[in-house]
Amino acid sequence: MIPTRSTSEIPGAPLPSPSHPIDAAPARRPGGRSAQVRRRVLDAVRDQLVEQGYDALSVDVVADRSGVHRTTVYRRWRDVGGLLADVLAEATGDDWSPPDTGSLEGDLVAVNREVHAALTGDPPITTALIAASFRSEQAGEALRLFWADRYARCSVIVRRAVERGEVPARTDARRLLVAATAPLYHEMVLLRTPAGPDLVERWAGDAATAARAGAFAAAGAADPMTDPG
Amino acid sequence: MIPTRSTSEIPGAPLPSPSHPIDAAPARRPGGRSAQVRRRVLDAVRDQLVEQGYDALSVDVVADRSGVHRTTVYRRWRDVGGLLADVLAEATGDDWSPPDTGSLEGDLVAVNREVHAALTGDPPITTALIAASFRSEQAGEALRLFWADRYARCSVIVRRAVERGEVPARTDARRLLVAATAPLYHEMVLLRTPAGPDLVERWAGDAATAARAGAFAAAGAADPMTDPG
DNA sequence: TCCTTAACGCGACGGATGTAGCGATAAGAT
DNA sequence: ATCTTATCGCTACATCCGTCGCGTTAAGGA
Repeated sequence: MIPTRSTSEIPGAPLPSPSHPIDAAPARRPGGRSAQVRRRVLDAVRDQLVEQGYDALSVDVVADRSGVHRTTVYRRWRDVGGLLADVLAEATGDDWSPPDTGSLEGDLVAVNREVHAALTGDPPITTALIAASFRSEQAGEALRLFWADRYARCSVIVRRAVERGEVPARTDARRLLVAATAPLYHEMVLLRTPAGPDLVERWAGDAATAARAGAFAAAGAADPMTDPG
Repeated sequence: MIPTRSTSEIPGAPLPSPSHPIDAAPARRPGGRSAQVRRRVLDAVRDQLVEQGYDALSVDVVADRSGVHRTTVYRRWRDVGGLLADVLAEATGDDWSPPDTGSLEGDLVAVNREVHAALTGDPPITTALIAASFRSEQAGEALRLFWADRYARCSVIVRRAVERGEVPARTDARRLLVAATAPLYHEMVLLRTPAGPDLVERWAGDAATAARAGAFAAAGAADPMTDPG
């Protein structure tokens, strides 16, 4: 779900708006040395995260690995959360698209499989980002945007299910998707229950059943009688 | 959901097992001065949390407030997470019991109202504990036990619903409860969507609808046809 | 080519965090 | 009352964290 590519690309990316001196400065120097610094630092963040994990991630370590000076990293990213936020911002703009298996339940299972993989992945990058989101405003906002984007892209799953007649026409896409995925996050991230892969299918199935019963119908049309199935 | 009483009670509580020297030492001095130190420290943690919030919580501040020396706090609780874990352990043993409104949906709404209140409460103690659970093994384990206890107590809600004939007999209590509450946690804690109080009733209603449709039936009996309603 | 200036490198600092060693105190047993 | 020892208080120390001020470098325009 969150790519971990460590390939050093050509710079060119815009600066992440330093945010402390909010002078609305138009970022006059987007290319060249600054971009090179950014690339080295973000690569160092990813590498460090992959090799040593979240606990070993600090501004100083990243500065050492990247060869960029401590103060520079502090100035541009403020803290670890800012670094992760920038890494995440890069990942948000990818070309991910939700699976298309031919059935609502199949799609939900596939999505949940990706969530499960992201949450059990080693090193635990996703968990690290969640943890960081509680400490850094920047990381929290970046993660919020990332998830909002993902759920928006997934709405096509529900649209297709409606077209197939699997669920009521007024089914709210976001509610259904949250119903399918939230329990997985809840169990694995907050409740920390030993979650076997069977949970993935169970919650997807429960959500599909609920949707067929008209549970997520918008407006006042929560009546299963309107179900065309 | 998590009491915040700051009343200085009589000591008597057992020591929180220092955990670093795991010599299986039988904690030979459970009463007296040590207990008094514990009481002063835990009260200081709660007071500090209520007055200044999580960001202003550190071992040094707690030590100052309580009048107990820095090193003593470090020795017995290791870090902030350990302190919060001990506070939480005290709260876990309370006499909370789930609401009984007379209907499944009413009970679920009432539970979700408590969750909502806990997550929006100021100061954000629950959020603080969640954040701490990512940093401290002790805090994480304490929170895990706390939630496991709460969900177990709530299973009576489903039992009553089954007896009333509201849901299939084989409905899995935990799955239903997680389906009702997880989306609320997900939206408010992870997704950070601006969550109005209407979400509370919506998710409870969706879960109730799903349960009536036989979504959470155990074993292979997930067929709505077996629904006695 | 020269000039302006944003961004970086550098050393130093003040404060917070966490640990070690050692003596003092009091709990609990005899 | 006396003894043993777990626990606490204290000082000192090492490290990490984040910031400040100033000199240097190089990007982009004239």
